[in-house]
Amino acid sequence: MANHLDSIFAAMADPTRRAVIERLLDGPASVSDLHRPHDMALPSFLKHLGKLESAGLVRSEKTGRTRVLHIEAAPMAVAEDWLTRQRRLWEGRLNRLQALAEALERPKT
Amino acid sequence: MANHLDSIFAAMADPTRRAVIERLLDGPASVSDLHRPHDMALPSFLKHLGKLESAGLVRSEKTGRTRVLHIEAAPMAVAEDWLTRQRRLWEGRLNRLQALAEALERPKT
DNA sequence: CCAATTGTTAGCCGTATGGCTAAGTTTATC
DNA sequence: GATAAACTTAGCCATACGGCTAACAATTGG
Repeated sequence: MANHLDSIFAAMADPTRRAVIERLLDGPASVSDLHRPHDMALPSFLKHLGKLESAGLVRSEKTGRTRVLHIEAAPMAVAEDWLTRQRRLWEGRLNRLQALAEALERPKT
Repeated sequence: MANHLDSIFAAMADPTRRAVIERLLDGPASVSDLHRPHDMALPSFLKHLGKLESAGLVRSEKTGRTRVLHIEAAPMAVAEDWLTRQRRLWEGRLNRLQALAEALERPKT
């Protein structure tokens, strides 16, 4: 739930990690399941999973010899909220500009 | 408008750069205006501006000896859209799971 | 013309990132 | 108990990142 936008955005700034997120939206999966479609050595891939997990986007639990990961939706919402807020501010500014322009078009009302 | 989510998300993964974005939502500003509130040498700050610009989040134009920057809203929308899409998929999955759970609760309808 | 403003370029520094291989650990499975 | 499966750890490598100082333009104001 924490508010480290830094690591959340950073985690999403990589196609491999975004692909993992998309895959996990469909349901939990093991490390090797997640790894399979990616043409990359396992240890490299594990680093990506590590970043997703330390950004809080993903949780994992190990049972037996396999580790299963599942997505954690809240941090993505935090990022989405930041973006949405910025967009609203932007739209608000556009509206004010438009209102100003209209006011200037009919100077003597 | 392009789809380089990598550089867009990466650009937003830094508090200095997010602060610049927020500032620019309020209207265009020169390099030194943008720099003033940040306790950082100008050249370091310029690198941040460079990343914002090469991610397409910002445009700039130099007139005389000052360079004025203004925000470019579209790329942020691209990022927001990606996140929104993921959230919808996630919510869809939750709904399916809930429907499944309900179906299991009344086995003989 | 001189000096101050406003950027810009070059280059250094330490750390982080994203990839690799090799070797180790912990369960299953036969 | 040996082998295979599924990670995990350690360590190397090149490049990128985020900061700095110093020096170099290029305008503009006095």
